[in-house]
Amino acid sequence: MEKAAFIRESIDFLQRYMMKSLQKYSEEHGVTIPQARVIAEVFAHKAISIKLLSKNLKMTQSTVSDIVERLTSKGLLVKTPNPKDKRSVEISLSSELSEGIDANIPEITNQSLSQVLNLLKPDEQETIEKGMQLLVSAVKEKMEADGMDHFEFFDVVYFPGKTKKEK
Amino acid sequence: MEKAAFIRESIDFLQRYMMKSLQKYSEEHGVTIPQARVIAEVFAHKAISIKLLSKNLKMTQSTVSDIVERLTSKGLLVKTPNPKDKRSVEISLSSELSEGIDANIPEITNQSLSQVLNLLKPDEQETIEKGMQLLVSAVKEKMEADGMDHFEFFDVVYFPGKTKKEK
DNA sequence: CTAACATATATCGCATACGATGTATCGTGT
DNA sequence: ACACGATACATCGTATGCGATATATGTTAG
Repeated sequence: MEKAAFIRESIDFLQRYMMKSLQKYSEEHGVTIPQARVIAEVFAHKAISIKLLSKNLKMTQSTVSDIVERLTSKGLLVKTPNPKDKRSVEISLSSELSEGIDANIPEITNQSLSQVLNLLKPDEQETIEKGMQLLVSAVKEKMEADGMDHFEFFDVVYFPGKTKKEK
Repeated sequence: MEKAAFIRESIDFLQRYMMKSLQKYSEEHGVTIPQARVIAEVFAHKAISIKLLSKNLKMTQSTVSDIVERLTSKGLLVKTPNPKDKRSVEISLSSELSEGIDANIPEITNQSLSQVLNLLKPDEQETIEKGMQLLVSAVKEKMEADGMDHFEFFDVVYFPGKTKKEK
């Protein structure tokens, strides 16, 4: 149990660190973390629907809708009705934003963690990656055993594991 | 960078899994996750101040104050003015709640993760723990280098690391 | 074509979450 | 006693975050 507590707290800690790192960057641009995530995702797709944003960012559609609403009212995003499907809207960057935007935004999230890894020796990085893989696959196994399979609230795409489900 | 992306997503995934696990238990008792965390902490201390709750749960004082307020209005917690310090209030479980409460609440948080670890072989558990330690200490190192040291937004007490700061 | 169903958003209500600020109290120094 | 800073909370404003529901539009069965 001691071990589990350590791992749980470590995950909490790491999560908070990543949030703080993102926040640092976000605040410099006058937006919040979720707003930055939305902007980055829109940037990566040029034009994208609320639905897809919701799926990619693992947030509910209503949450994304609210955030996009605030960003459009701030003039950072633009909503264009989709001619193909009038229920849908195309979210894109506003002209001002797309001008002055940093081209490597999508990588901001990983940047700080990448720098952290570079502090370590290759075999240490290996250990971390292996440990992560073991833990993630064990959790997935547990989820299946508990019938949480259909949650699909997150896909760690980089690790095949035993996930065989499609959608 | 590929490696960093995998680790970031893994941490996200693990965090979400722990949340879901806690949520499962919490919802059965008609409270939310943060409420359950507050109740568990109050239970563990019998009587505790807002300040200490805030520190232990890593939430701001205002957030804790709000949650305690909702729980007291639901009759689950009781606020008693502290005679020693009239600025402070003692938070304790209501009589009804302290009767029917599950005695091992404090362990709920770690329970599911503990079960996950038991799916693995001892040497695999070792790898996970080592990887976690390496990553956490590397992050701490990075934080010091970046001057985020004074954040102290979380202490992973189980791992000494190189942290030398107090308070 | 129309009814039934499905889909994409928007909106509402509620619960975090946090910074800023106000209030009461405590401690300390004068 | 008094002033002043520190402390413990409460409250307010704003921003997520999500479930439930409403609305408009697409799709399909008959």
